[in-house]
Amino acid sequence: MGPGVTTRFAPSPTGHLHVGGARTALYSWALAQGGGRFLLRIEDTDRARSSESAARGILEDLAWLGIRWDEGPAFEGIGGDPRGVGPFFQTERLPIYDRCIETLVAQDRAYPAFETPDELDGLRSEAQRRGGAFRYQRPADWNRDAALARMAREPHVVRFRMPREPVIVVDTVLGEIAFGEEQLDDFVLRKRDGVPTYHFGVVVDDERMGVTHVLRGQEHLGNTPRHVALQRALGFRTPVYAHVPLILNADGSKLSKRDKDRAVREAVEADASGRKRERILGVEGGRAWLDDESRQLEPRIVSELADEFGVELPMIEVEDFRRAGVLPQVLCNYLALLGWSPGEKDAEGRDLERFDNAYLAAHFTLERVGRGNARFDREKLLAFDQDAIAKLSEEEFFESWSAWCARYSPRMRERDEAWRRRYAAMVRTRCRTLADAASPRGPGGFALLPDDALVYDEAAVAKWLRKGDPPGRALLAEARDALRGVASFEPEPIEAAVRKLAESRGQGLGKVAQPLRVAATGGAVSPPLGETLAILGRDAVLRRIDRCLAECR
RNA sequence: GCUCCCAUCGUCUAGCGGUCCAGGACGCAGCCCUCUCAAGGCUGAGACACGGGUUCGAUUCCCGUUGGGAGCGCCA
Repeated sequence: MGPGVTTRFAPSPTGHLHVGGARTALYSWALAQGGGRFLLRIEDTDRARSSESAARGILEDLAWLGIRWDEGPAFEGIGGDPRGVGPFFQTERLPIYDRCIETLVAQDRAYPAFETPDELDGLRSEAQRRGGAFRYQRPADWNRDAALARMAREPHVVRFRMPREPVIVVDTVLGEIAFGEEQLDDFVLRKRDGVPTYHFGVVVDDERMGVTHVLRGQEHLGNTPRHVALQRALGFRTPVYAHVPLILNADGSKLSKRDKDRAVREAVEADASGRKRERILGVEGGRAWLDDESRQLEPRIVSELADEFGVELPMIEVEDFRRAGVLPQVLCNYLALLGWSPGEKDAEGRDLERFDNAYLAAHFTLERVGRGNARFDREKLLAFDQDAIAKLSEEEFFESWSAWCARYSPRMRERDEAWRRRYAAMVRTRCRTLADAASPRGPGGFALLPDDALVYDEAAVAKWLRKGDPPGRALLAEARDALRGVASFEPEPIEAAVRKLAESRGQGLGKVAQPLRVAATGGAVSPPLGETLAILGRDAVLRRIDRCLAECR
């Protein structure tokens, strides 16, 4: 789109950025490219759950994804307030909201209400018992002057006097949606603590910040008529709305941060030995967590335990993907595809799917946003990531990988750089993620383990060392001598030596290579033999062969 | 329970009345290549939820059913 367009992303800082939010941010950003403005606002009106560190984390996540905001909190050269529409934290804008409230109350379009949260809870559960939804009823014995007098001295909320008329929401992706007056009640604008509710904050801020297009998840659709009614009461414009479909788990359930906690709980319950249960008791809040299914552990503790238990946590926050070593441009690409498609063919005549943020910025339109919810398919994401990694140059890969290691695998950085470069070159085309390139379970894991920590795969040993005529063991012993004599222990000469040995014995190359591979790596799978052995170095290879000959009989 | 949204291969999607015995991607299966793996090449299986309309003609439009999802807070 571009000129004249102002979009925004307005997360609440209660944790890391969720992938659904990341996608909304990405779309909003893309829509504003080409002359528009993308701004970032932090909706920290839930004072109990918001935190500054979470806000910072979100800025960091966005920056990592390559989503830069033109206006908003300053972060590493991103953001700022060129038009003076800030501040961008809602809790710093309280006087602005209060002025609007005053106007609304003066016009009797809003009024103070004095029910306590407990009273409302009671009414709500009663309504539920009767099988209906709770709807706030204006007090029957309403006296405006009395209420305003009470307002000055008693705790209260301010509610919006919802006009008794239906509201039609015009949505760019969903069309026109009518909401009857019976489903709209007098919602709260300002909470007891003096902070605006989400509804009030967005409406006021979007107006003051000049937002023209609001993109948000479909779960907000039902809120929109309230916002529209409020805009009318306040004399504001109504922005263009676009409610984008939700991102769901592979099983079709809502992608929720809770799922991580749940995964750990399932592991604990499935553990017959009771050892995991035992472990939980030693953790902060563990006892209560075990007793109460609705409780959640601290995210940090959940990650730690998952690591210990070998539980694979669902990936739902941007940070999860970063930790897993997914490239940011790939995550953006995949996320963009979940709910939007370019509708264009690539050079081979196939539907275009691989693109970068620059392409998205140039081609994104709301018209091509889908309407159905999408399930997150991590296999496809990882396939994209593997491709992207393979397309990186050796140098680019080394840079990305090194940066990843600095953050998530500092021990890898302790190794000599020349060795790391060689290792990176060896594993690159075999990695789905950057993490694979640092994992003992990854394609080069054999080189990360001490010689005596190798575990021999029984099936591989049986097939490649015991069987054959002559048996693999015998060829392995001969290969050992051949390798000892290789002048320069580099891939080419190593392979030449092995090939020569195989030929002289009238055997296929595999008959010698596989026993060597098993001896050097513990299994039947590894990068090409020359590289595999060269990275270990001659001494380690000979040691491993000796150990293998001794142990695998 | 009420309200709203949605519905093409297992998953993400293309398709905006005839171009569709429905195309692509991921995954899956087979073959080729090959010292194993990865990559690559080739091939294959695999979907318009169902029932009514509208129309000369429906995957495409309308209605209903079924299924899925979201919302119903002094959370956002």
